[in-house]
Amino acid sequence: MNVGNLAHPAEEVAPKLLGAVLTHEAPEGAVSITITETEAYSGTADPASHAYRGRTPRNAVMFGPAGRLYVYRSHGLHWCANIVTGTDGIASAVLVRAGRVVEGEDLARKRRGEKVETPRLARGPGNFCQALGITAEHNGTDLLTGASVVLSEGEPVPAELIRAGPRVGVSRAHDWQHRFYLADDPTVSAYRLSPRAKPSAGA
DNA sequence: ATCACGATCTTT
DNA sequence: AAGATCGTGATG
Repeated sequence: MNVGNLAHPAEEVAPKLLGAVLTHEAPEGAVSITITETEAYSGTADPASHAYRGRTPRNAVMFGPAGRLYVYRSHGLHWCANIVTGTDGIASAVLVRAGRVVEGEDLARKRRGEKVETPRLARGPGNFCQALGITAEHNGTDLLTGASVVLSEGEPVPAELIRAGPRVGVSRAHDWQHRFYLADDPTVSAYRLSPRAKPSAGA
């Protein structure tokens, strides 16, 4: 995976990240997860993006160069990870929503809980981070220069398997078709309309 | 007060 | 099956 592939708007990069692999080398072992579901957040033009209201300490990484990891805490208990895309100075990122564990399944299960079924180990953005062992300390990590968390190219995904749909769980601009996932894949999270979702204009 | 979540509960 | 509830804490 090179920077050139990521140096485009999030909605363009998001479908191309399906099939890519995130690997975390932790002291207790390595876990690799193939991405099966993503969501694009377009920055200041996107009402659902953390960057909509401009740069803040939390979202600063989104404004930086492509290929870094933006990690934030969600609802107090979960971590969520984004892959920053686009141009340095312009906010744009792809939320990693789900994936298939392809290495270190034992460790992933240890982190998630012994009775979790295999397809659910990294199903949902919070679960994905827990399985991979991602926390705030990884915020800002450069995924392309061999740090502890690395993004690599995986098996190519057939274009006909890629689906697009409305985003999950967001209360604003939820109907933007910015969620991308693999058809009929058990590791993809279930679609859930936010209880607070309001109709909105947009693509 | 809000929230890019997830597990669990209640109601059809 | 679908919808409501709640835990949890950073954020602005």
